[in-house]
Amino acid sequence: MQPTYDPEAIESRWYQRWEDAGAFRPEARPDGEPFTIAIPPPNVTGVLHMGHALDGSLQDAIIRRKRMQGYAALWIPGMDHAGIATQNVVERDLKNEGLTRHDLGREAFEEQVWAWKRARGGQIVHQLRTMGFSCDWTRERFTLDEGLSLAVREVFVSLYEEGLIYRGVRIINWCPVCATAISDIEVEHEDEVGTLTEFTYPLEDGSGGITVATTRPETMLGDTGIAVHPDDQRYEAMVGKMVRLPLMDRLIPIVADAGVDIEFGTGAVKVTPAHDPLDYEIGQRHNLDSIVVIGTDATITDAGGRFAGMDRFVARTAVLEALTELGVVGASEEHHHSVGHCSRSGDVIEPLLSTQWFVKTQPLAEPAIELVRSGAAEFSPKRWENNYFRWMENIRDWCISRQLWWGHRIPAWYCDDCDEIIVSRTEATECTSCGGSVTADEDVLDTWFSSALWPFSTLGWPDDTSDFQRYYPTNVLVTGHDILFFWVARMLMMGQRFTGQKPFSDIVIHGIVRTEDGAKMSKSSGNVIDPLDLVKKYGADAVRLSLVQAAAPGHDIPLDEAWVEAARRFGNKLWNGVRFVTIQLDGASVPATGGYPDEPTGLDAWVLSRLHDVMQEYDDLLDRYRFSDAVGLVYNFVWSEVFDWYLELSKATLQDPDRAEATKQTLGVVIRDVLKMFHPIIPFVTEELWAEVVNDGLLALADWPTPPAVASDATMGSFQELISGIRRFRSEHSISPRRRFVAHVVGADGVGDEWWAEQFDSLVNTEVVAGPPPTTVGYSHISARGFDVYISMEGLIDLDTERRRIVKAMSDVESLQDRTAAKLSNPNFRDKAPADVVAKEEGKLAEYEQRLGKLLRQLAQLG
RNA sequence: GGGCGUUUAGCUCAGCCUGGUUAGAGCGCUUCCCUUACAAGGAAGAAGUCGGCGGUUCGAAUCCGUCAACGCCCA
Repeated sequence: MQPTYDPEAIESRWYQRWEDAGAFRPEARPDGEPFTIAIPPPNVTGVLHMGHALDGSLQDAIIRRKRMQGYAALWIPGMDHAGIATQNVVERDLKNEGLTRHDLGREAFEEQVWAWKRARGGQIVHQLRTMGFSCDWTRERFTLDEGLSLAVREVFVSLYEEGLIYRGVRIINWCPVCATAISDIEVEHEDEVGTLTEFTYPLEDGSGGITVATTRPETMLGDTGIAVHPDDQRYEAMVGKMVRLPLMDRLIPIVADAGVDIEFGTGAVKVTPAHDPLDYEIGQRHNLDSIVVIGTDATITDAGGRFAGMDRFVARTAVLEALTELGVVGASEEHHHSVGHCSRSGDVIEPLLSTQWFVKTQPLAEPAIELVRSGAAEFSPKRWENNYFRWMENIRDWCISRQLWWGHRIPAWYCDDCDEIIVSRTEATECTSCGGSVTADEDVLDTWFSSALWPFSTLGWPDDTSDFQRYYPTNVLVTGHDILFFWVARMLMMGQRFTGQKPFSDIVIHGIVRTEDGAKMSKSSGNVIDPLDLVKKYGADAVRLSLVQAAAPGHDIPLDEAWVEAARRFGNKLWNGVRFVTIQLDGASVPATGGYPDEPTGLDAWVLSRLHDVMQEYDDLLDRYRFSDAVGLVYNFVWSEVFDWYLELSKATLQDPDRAEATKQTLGVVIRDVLKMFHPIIPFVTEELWAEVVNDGLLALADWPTPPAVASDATMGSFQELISGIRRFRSEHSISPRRRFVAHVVGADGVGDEWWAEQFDSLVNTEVVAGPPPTTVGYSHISARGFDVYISMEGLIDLDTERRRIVKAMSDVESLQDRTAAKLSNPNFRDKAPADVVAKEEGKLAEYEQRLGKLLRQLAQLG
């Protein structure tokens, strides 16, 4: 073995071997109970970012462990077709050639996108392999695959037939850049400072005017009414009158509507039903016209009179100027309001009256809420359920049609002769009502519509496939809290509706990976850390370990590169620990399972009992998705206990022919189980090291460790404390490690054991003698829990230093003593605290008093 | 406006669900050590009134209330 760990060299050689061995297929465990995870599908245009790296690391930690535990573990990978993003990418390419998609026509354009997908899409699939994620690539799916498309069509048609999908005219969110409608949750609201300007519209009867206020003057071109609150006495007399809309020279009514906020502005609002959701509602209630004055290209339409053709923001200024000339503009003031932006393009969303397809979500939401409320599906951490419930209880209909060419075509046809709409699982060729010719709907479905079906469409649904029967419902969904609504909520709704079951039992919500200073990583801020750069620098294992270690449940993760570096150092530590073991074993290999010593004693019993206890706690933490705690536990166990203590101690026992064999056996099984427990977190380095110490099959398919319960050696605690005490003594007195001395030890269990002597020799270069020295005068004294150590001061230490050491030790003990004594002197404590807690405090107090007495005597002896 | 989260060592964060050991980790810092697995290492150490106030309790970083600062989501 190389003396240093080189992640790059080893990580390149394992993935192919795992795949070739079929290790990631559930068929590797034909008798196992199924355990399934469906990956939250990344975009086909996507490249691996920190969020994927974290999300995948957690899923792999889960699925690899389940596999080792004997489950038929299945992690289904795949991608979604990312309608808008993918279309944008290809359109950008076309633009470079001076073309638009319309120049190509629909079919040719679609072919072009497929060609792009084949040539350049799906880079992330290779990157997920680089990370070591153990997906079953033989079951890889894409949302536009034939089977998944069939599922989409089935769901659409069923929901339509049940009246849960409808086509209607609504105010929708229009993104002028993407040139499509988007759903409410794809709109990001940002607080902005606008100008609230007052206009006065003259009353038709010449009896004055009515003043309204707006931040969007250009919309006045589409005003079809003025609304006031019915209780607003200021305007009581005006209700029912007509005003003449300036610039457009249109007569519009003043109506009374309870939806108006009396407090806001002047209390009178202009009503533009085609460009504002609230105005639309008011318009509906009062039969006002809806005039679309801003078109899909964000310019003023022909209905906007002389402003037609102007960009909406240019028109804003122009309209304001024109109104100023008319002398109807009043006061203006700064106004803080929330402006919707497209989450993809960033452009300002234009609320627009439009005919679109919608899912009536409320009937779907109710059973999905019940799934979580009943505990059938459970969030981890639990508190995310609140967010889920709140959103689901206030859910609004979901606009699912997109004015794109890339995606699942909406399976609807319109009769060219009558009003019939045909929604069908199969291609419609003629009108079912009048027999006339039909025209297919031009639009496609929201990509998230197909993602919502992912947990079951990937398994073959709507066909009743054997995979669907065996692996559905899936067990866990792991995802970031940023897509709780996009994915989790909709998967729960669709899963319950169409399979009659929850799509998954556990929902593990993790945080967002942020920059070191807590900022959100974004391309526009240029602060994105590329996980692949980190992989190159430190190895995929280090990236994985650092992310999983940092993944405190549900909390965001400010990623500090120092963590990744520390994780690589852990890899090096592990590497060298194994290297030591292989040198000791000298070619002998450790069995893949079992092989624990029958009746371990001393150090072996101690480390084996720790192994058992740690393993139990580790399993418990992992079962509860406490990744950070779990990894912290085993990290410290390996480094601070196995390596810093057991490995060091073994150096002495390996020299003793009587105990060398038992030590080797213990070393072997402990390090082997350590590799197993770390494999789900850092698969590459552990697999490589497995080949060094076990060399029997793949670690990826080895059994999860179940070390036997072992009674620990009771003297180990005293021993460790003694060693530490002597090291501290050396350090405090600046005694060279080379300088050997004698330590008389009294009262520590095991001090007479031969192995203690050896270990003192090798660990602290000290000769240990059981029993007190002839006299304690002239001896320095170290005391700890129930034992005393005497070391001759002669020629070794400085008296002043010793005095300071004792005084400091006394003050340390005194502060502990004070705290404990205060507790015990409280009669309520004695009355009400459990007996074992009281006894423990009493024991502590007695010990502190004893130690203080000894220190005091010692100080006196120094003179 | 509503909801959620965060505030713990110089820095970045665990621990809080389920109250009880001298509150932990990584990085950084100080001192010593190239001991034949590892200097990407080992040993020892310094460093915290657990955001403020109040409450519950024998006992609070942990439970409750309140205030402050910061962040996120929804409207």
